[in-house]
Amino acid sequence: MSSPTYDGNSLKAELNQKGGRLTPQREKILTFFQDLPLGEHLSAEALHLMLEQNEAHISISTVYRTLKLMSQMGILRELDLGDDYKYYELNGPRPTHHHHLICTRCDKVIEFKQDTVLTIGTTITEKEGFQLLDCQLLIHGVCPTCQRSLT
Amino acid sequence: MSSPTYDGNSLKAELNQKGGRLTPQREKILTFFQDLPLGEHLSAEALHLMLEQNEAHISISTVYRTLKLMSQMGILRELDLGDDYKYYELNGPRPTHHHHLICTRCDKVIEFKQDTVLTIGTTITEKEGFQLLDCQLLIHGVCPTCQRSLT
DNA sequence: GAATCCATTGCAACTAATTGCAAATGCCCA
DNA sequence: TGGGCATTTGCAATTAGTTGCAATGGATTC
Repeated sequence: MSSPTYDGNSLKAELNQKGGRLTPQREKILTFFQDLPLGEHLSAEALHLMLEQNEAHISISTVYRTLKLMSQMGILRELDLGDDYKYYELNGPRPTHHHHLICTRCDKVIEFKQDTVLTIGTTITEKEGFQLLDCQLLIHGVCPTCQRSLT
Repeated sequence: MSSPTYDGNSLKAELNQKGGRLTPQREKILTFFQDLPLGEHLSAEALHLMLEQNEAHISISTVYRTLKLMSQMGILRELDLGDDYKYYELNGPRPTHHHHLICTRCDKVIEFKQDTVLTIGTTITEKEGFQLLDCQLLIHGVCPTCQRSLT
């Protein structure tokens, strides 16, 4: 399996391989993520709003469905960061691959890298015969500021 | 920090410490999780239904709020296992602490243990000055069965 | 043991996300 | 290059989960 490159052609190839179709909506959403600063994550609602502002009129249900689809394909990662929304970001290879530490009081998010995690993920998926799509370490805790304000 | 014991007294102590109250609803919900086989997880809706069957009438919003609260306290862990629901389970100490490998096609869940993960979590939280509540490695992939059915 | 205070409950209204279905359209093949 | 068909889209309706608010009732103090 070759490392994904996340350009439009790679998406097209992957979609076709799985019997999917490259629609303008999907192309626009992917391009949007590629133009985003590395590691930046977005909620479905926020993405929909930004697409509207860019004159790309895509219904909200298509946005939701596309984000789910691309997450299932391993192109995006779906993140549950503790607040009301789910967030999505490009699922980059090793150098950009990172994890999240979240304060359960104020929802502050700290990103960190830890290559060991991906190694563990690879070991487990190989052992179970899975094809690896994403591997995220999610740590919940109370940040220093919130600890202080709890007396 | 002493290791939590997850009995009613421990909850009471923790709630009082944080200005919370031990209500019959909270006590019943905690007891329910304690009586569950180790490692078994439950959705809010399923818990609500089972409580009803046990003659414990607790409104669904209280169930949701209690599960959130106990997750924020580190008594429960909140799991996003890929389907429509969030699941909750007792957040046990090392011997029972485990992680989840999920198939994004059929939502099959495989639990596995990996002590290294908790070590990494402890290191990161100490470095950032966080108080650790939960640490979960979430791996997404395609299971052998679903790989075969994709041609 | 009673009074007070403020966290919690239950209800109803709301928000985020999913789904069924008819219409539209990308892709394959001639 | 155009026809046929299965996939995808957008809409409307639905579901999971959250929140505001008035009423209730634990915990603390005396």
